[in-house]
Amino acid sequence: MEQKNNLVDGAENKARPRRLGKNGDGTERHEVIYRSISDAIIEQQLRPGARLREDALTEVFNISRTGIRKILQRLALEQLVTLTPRRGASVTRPTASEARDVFAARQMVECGLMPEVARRITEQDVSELREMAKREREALKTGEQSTAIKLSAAFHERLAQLSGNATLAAFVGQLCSRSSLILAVYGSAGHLGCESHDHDDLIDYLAEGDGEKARTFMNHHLKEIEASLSIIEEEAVAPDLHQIFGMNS
Amino acid sequence: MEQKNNLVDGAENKARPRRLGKNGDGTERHEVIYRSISDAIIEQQLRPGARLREDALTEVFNISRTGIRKILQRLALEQLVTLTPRRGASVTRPTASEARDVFAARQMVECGLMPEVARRITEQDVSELREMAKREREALKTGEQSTAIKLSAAFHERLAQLSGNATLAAFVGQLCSRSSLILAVYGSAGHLGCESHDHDDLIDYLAEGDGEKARTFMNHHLKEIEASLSIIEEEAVAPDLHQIFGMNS
DNA sequence: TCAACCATCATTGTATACGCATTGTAGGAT
DNA sequence: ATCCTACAATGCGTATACAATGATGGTTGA
Repeated sequence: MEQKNNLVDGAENKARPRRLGKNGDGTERHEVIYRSISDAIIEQQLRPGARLREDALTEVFNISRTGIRKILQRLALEQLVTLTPRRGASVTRPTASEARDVFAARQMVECGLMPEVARRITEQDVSELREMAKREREALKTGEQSTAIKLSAAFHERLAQLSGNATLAAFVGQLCSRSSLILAVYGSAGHLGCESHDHDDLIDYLAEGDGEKARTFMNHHLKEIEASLSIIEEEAVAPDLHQIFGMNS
Repeated sequence: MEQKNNLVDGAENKARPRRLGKNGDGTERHEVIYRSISDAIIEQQLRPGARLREDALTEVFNISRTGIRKILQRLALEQLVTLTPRRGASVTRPTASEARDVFAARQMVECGLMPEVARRITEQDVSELREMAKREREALKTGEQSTAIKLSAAFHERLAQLSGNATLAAFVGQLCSRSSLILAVYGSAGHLGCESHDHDDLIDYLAEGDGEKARTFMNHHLKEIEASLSIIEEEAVAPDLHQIFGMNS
């Protein structure tokens, strides 16, 4: 967190008397900050359980608490951060059942989308996807784990967007973001999400227009990812005393 | 809406000079207000396009603008209200493509959930669902259209919850809420969402544990609803000038 | 020496004040 | 008479101030 603080302070110290330009870029500024935090979570620079104090974010991004709270609420609704009533915000630590739910949902939606994607995909889309897969492979090779995770999620989301159904695509995007958190909690160290060649194979099937093959491949793909995790209820934080000692509160 | 206003006023008028009791019930109060607005939208007491001025809501619910804005943001993320940058909040008017997306999503998710629901459903669940269906039929019979719409959405959401997948259930809940808006915009006057006996038939299949029959029935059920709509792009509000006249800004 | 209680601190929840943008209206000029 | 311009009002965006609560550490009494 410190390096960000320094970085931003250095960039922002150059005269900003007070009350910057209102709305002119306000919305975009919020969007940028939202993406910064969101990316940091997805890239696992902010691990699950990390506290996000409003004051700290305020001075890091040079914005008022009002704006930060707005952003944190959005992140909370997307289940990337957890807002506990008097304790502030922290990066969500998905429970085991949440993890299973997320992967079951991805199974249903992403697989179900493949036929439509195969039907609608264009040459241009194919080359774009290949480019994304290539960048992801490179990131994996050079050991940029954070980048690889983000690119993998982006690949799956882009795939869903090609179905033309914006609602389902947005839902898949959320599921992919949450998957990054799940990988951070339940994944083994060396092995991260998608195998490097899997995405390329999937693109081949889609380019051939074989929706059914793509669907079954996506099914195996997601099953493999989930199988590589050890989704066990590890009560590390907040040991749920009420649950352990049966005495109801 | 008036009775709600009186209710809240009546509860709060009892001596609270200013700055009411802070958090004691703050979160719950927000939840109550959120449900009030959400229900009013789902029941179509607030039609698509209706403006939701922050000041008005402030005095109706006797809460500060901060709280209202928080609630409006949540509703916006759930796509029930639209927040235009300087113009405030209004009830979302779904576009035709959004309507198609929502029903395609419901088709995929709700149908896909049926087998699991059939597997997990208990006697108690069955009787609860029958009770809900009965209340819905009664509301339809007595002409309480608003109530019937809300109960129908609640039925579909409860059904999804029985799958045990909280993530997908929440998603279905959002889709059902948005469906109410879609019915309001694209539905014909006399004919509202679900046929009265459809839900009862569906419960029968689930009680028998026949997930496949339930799935195909849900498929037909949703197809019928969508077919009863006239989803045509009627550009009434906000004609997207940039899109019409190609000149970029 | 240990435990319990009190005080202070840290951090969030809520409300309000201030400024700007947009819109509607009125007045004047052509 | 019509059109353009300027001003006023309405309403939202942002920041900040204040209140409350949970936490932590210190002090005192047994």
